[in-house]
Amino acid sequence: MSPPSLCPLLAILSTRHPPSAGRLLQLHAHLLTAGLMSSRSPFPLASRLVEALAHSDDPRHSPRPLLHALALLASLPTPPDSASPYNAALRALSLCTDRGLVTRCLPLYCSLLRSARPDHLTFPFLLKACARLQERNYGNAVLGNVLSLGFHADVFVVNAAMHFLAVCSSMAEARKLFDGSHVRDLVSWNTLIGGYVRRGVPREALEMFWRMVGDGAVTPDEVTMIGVVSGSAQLRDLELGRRLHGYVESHGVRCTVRLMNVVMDMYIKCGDLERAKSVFEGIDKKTIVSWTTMIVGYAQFGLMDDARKVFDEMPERDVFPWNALMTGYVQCKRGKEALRLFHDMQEAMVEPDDITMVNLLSACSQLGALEMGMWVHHYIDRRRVSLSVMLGTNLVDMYSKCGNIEKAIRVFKEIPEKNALTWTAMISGLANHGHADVAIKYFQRMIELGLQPDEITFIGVLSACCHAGLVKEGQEFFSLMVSKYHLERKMKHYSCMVDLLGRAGYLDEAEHLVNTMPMEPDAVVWGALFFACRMHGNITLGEKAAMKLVELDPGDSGIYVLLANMYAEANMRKKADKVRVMMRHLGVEKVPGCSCIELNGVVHEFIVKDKSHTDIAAIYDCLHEITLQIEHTANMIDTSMLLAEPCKIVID
DNA sequence: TTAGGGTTAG
Repeated sequence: MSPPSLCPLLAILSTRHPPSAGRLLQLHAHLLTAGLMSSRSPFPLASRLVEALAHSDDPRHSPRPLLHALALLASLPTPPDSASPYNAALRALSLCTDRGLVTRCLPLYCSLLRSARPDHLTFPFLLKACARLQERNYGNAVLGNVLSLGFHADVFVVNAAMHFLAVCSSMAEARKLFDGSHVRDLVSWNTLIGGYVRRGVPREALEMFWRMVGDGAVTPDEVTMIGVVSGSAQLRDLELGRRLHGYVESHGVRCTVRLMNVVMDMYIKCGDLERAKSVFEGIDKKTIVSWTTMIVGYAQFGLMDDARKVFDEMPERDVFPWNALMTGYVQCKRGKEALRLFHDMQEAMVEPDDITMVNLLSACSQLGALEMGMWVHHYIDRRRVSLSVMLGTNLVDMYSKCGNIEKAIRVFKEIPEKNALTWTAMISGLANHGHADVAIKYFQRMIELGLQPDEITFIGVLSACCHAGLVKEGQEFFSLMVSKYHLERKMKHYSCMVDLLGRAGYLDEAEHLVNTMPMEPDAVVWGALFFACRMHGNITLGEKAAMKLVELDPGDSGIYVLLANMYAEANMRKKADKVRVMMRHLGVEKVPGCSCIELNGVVHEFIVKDKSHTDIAAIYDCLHEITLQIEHTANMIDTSMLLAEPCKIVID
């Protein structure tokens, strides 16, 4: 076939309106049969076929034509001497959601360098891929090529380079490029503003925005506004967020769904649910993101019934709204509903992801649902080669909270890359199981490894000291967290210390701490002090603590009961009776105690004197039997055993 | 051809 006769075919293979992938594959098969793909002469045809295939379908949804294009490109007897087919493939690969496909950009660029010269289209695609893959070294080498080939004045290349630096290197590097560049457009500003927001430095982003507005060379568009409105949400600055929303409306910025979703998210984060709702209602064509954002909004305000209603009204759902609703249930401590939602999710054939698993494990921890937690563990094991640090941490926490500390330790040791959160979960687990010495050793090991403890790590360490009565060590940690680790002491740290000092009988020191702490003590702090007073028979201080507790929550029956018990223990019958009369007089009712147990994956709840369970007779028979056995065992037990460690745990 | 939104552990 002579070159002129190829023209009609070349015209068909347009990248703007390519034929369907099926037709292109058919055409390729015909050309192969006709022997037109083996010689050097039809090279433009092969190149155009690659380009058309790479443009034919959206590679995020159907990567097959792209894979075919790559195979075709690799099979050509003589590689193309033009960058175009490579660019087409790089463009499509850089769009893919599958990381494995994006990675293929790197060897493809090497092939390009062997046979052709990169052009102004090559670098934006390639740098985008490097940014997505976090390929810092490779990207830096590419930037070297940009300079040596003289593309540093191309605004598309410079913007892509800025984006790469913002993602993989530092904002300082990206900013240096921006400041030193003679070619700037709207995308340059947006790249920088978006970079600052992504890096969590919204103030810099806003400074750039006001400079951009003042500069006047470019006009902010919806992408700019997405950046700055997200920035105001990060700052939790409602006034600023409203001002930016006002700017959008007064300056005719296109109110795209994406922008409106961000505006909603800003109002939610800044605590204005009503405005978020009104923005949501104003969106014409709501996307799954709009619906999900509204679910998150209601959930954050604890309005789970409204969140559920939005979820039920959604016309279509992906994994995000399922996870958002499940997160809401978990955060509102409604673990049972989170588990129920997971069953619905399975029935709806929605593939759960890591976040679903994280939520499930948190729900299991709340409910003490060990069997379900183990099922989740098996599920994770089946689907993964290695355990991610986030899931691993959650598993450690779940096993600890569901009572199996040995298993928690085994999982901890299996996590290939542990972070400070993983160590904290392990330390807290050990502390709560009474293994104070081991918890402290784990803390020391964590520090040796160079990990930075935070406020929650210290809650774990202090509660370890508290459980073991290690007053001196506890005081040292309490002081160290400020002097060495520059952490702020929160309410929980003070309640731990009051508990530690009080239990050990240092009531004066505990009271002094309560009186001098920098925030108003909460019920947990006063409760710890009250408990210590009752334990050590300090009625005067106990009364003071109890009064504070009543002040903080007059409707809580628990404290009246405990106060009456304290008087009774101190043989102060009259005062005990007075408290009970006061309870009746004030109309305080004792809230019935509730406990739950998981059996064959079903969580059963029991309330005091509740007889509604179908197997209640058998349950009470069993309970009676257990009580008898405990009494019998208690009479037989050697008290020295109580002092022994329940199980021996060592660090490797 | 470059920039941009929703779920995430202790």
